[in-house]
Amino acid sequence: MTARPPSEQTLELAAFVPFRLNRLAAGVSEHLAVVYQRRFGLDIPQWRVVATVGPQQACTAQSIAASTRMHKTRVSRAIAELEARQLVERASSAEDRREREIRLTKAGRRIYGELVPLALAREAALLECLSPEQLCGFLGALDTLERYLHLEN
Amino acid sequence: MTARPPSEQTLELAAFVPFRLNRLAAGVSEHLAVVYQRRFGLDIPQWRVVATVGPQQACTAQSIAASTRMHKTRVSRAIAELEARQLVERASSAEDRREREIRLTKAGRRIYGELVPLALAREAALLECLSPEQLCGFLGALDTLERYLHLEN
DNA sequence: CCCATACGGTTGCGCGCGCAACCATTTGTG
DNA sequence: CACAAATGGTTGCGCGCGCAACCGTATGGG
Repeated sequence: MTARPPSEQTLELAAFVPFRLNRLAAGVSEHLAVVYQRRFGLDIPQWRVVATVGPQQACTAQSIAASTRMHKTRVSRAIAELEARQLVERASSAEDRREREIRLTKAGRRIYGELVPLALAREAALLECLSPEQLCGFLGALDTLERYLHLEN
Repeated sequence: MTARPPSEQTLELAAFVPFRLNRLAAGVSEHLAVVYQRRFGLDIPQWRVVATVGPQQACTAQSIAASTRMHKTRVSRAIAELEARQLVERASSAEDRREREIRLTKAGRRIYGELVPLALAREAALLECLSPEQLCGFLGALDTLERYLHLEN
């Protein structure tokens, strides 16, 4: 009983939220890339690993995979690269010798210490252009959508 | 004159907006994939091409690239695939024979007619879980951030 | 105690993407 | 009018990713 047949419906990609989200996420990533890529030679997976290991004393590959929602192979390769550059080190866990405990090296901690403030500043600059109501609604919407899609870590 | 050295700052990836945006965009894409992928065998670039050509009578590869912000090679390959499946057709433009005018075939228009309502419904379902204030702030923030990052089509 | 199963992690492979180079055509300039 | 430069579009190549298969270790059931 709709007035118009479905074929008359149209879709403007530029107004379609899923598309806009993809584009925005790519834009924000690019906006952020200068701090970890151009400056420290890290790509996104490597930066995520460093950011995840950073606050902790040690963690395993799969705990990183779980909290970053990256595929375990992507995590594995990022760690291997970081180890080759001596930014992290791996040691077999004593209680479960399948696991390998991952820690930042001294050089890794130095990069982490430099990188985090820059990344946070870049995030803050981004959010500063929003009005308080926009910011509030935006962050709330992020929460709600993450729960709706079961993305919470 | 900060009280704490920068190395004490820490970063929780799960609370870091650029990361959350990437994750959310991926989640929304996956949530949407069922309608164009599983049902019609289109991937994202192909779906974007169809969605862009759909409302128009004809358009060129680079106008698609501009409005979708996809790389021109990605557009080129998506179109080639769609042509092989006879969902679009190409004809050399009369006034500029470098250009190729792209149109949906009858089959392409049929898929477009089926696909658009499903995609819009899926988008609506997603946004329905937001409160009115969240929705308003979210959409406003999208606008603002797009302008800030110069992403508007 | 043994063996099947599960689990942490790595690796070979195929695929899709972006870069750069390329072809064909058009436009601008002397 | 000719030729250089720019433009629309396609293609060869290298790279990073996910899938599936794999290795080594741990665990549970007979």
